[in-house]
Amino acid sequence: MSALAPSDIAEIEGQGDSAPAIGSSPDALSDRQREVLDVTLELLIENAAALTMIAVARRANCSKETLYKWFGDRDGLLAATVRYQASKVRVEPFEAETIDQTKLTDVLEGFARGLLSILTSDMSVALNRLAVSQAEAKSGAPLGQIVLQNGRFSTGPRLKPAIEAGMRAGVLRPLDAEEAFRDFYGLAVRDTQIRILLGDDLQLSPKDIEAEARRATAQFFTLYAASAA
Amino acid sequence: MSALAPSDIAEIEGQGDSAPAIGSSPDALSDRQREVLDVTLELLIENAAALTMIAVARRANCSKETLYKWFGDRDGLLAATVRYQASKVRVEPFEAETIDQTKLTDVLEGFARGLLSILTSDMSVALNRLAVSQAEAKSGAPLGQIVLQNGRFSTGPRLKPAIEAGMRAGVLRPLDAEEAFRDFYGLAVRDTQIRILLGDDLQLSPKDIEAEARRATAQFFTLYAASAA
DNA sequence: CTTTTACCGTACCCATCGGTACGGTTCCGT
DNA sequence: ACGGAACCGTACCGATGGGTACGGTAAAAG
Repeated sequence: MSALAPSDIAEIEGQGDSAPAIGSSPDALSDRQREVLDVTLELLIENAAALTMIAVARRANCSKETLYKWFGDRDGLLAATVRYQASKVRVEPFEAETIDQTKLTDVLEGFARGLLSILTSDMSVALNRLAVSQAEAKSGAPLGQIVLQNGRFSTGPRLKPAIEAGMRAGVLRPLDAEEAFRDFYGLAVRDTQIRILLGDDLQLSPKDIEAEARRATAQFFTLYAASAA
Repeated sequence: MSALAPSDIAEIEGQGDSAPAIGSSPDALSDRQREVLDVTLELLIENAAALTMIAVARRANCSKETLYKWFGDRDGLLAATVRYQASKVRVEPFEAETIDQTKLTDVLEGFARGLLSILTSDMSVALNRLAVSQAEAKSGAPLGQIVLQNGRFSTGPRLKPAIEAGMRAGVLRPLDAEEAFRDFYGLAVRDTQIRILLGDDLQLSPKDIEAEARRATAQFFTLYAASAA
């Protein structure tokens, strides 16, 4: 079975035992496999430099051979780990319904809060460091895209409908939702994420995050509130 | 030759013998040493994963032994490289003098332009990737701090005097210069840097950068212009 | 009961790379 | 001219870690 294509986990799934053969689902991980990926995340957060195949195997009480069988190679394990973590953070999109100034404020503040909470978490920092350091390699699986999906693109589409609803409701002036979203991102995150990634010991308490979220939201309204009213 | 007049940190530790005095801060680079560091930067930009001691030695036509003698170990070489590049980007601080709306606009736009140009450059991306990936290691030389110094702290202190001058001149409303600076940073950079670091193929033409700088500056004035009078 | 399958644990192979040693060469001071 | 310092090039060493092979075991399949 050594003929498998490394770093392409899609087809390895075929040989899974207990994993139900769900054809359409992109990932079909067994409980045991999820267990391994949790261990990988654990090690990654503890010390990414010590994240070696043997280390994963030891802590997960599995063999390296199984690791290679399931995930192809090291990059495959990493990609599966990142994707697995991303799959755990799925959120439901925003439902338009009634929107007004107060409601939109709540949505924006909640979004900024969630974003800052995620980006400052150990998990996010570890995953982003990993993805950044592997971003230039020509590996077939761009971890960076997955991380972006998780940290930005998965939250962006959730927020943009709210912005557009606010615009239609006359709360916000006409705008480009994508640009407005990026502005809000900048107002909320500023240099926080890059500083943390670079090792700056900048930590935000929940109270700080709350304050940042409020400030960013207020500033966003200053930029984009319907001027007429 | 011409030693660039490093008046700041000029004391040389005499002639270090065979003993590799690690750490310290022997910042007195010979031309040859600078040559080696330029090669290191070159390799770093080309392919950070292939940045090995032997690769540096080969392209620089020097011996590994010399590398170790000069820089102690691999981390020493990396730290020296990052510090060397940072030293090349020194800029003169802002001189207050007369300030008005137009002048401040120019300063802000110029700052945003420079910031975006740097952060999207191959050099900055390579150095930031390196620093991020090493940020968690307990290495004595935190590359991240040096990179931050270069990308933010060295430009921040340059901008803050201008902001404060604008505030005193009544162009801007009273504000906290540090917070205002971080806001401006967020407005200018938004998610651009992290997306590039994560491998997103987002490239800004000079025209794009110019537009981004104008937009960020206009937004900054919207947030911080002296309201009425 | 036997066979198969999946898996664990361990040993093993091999390439790479950090770091060191050494011989040879150039250059500088004396 | 002589000696030494600095340095180049190469060879070498040891550790690490990705990837493979194999024997043993438990449980399901037949």
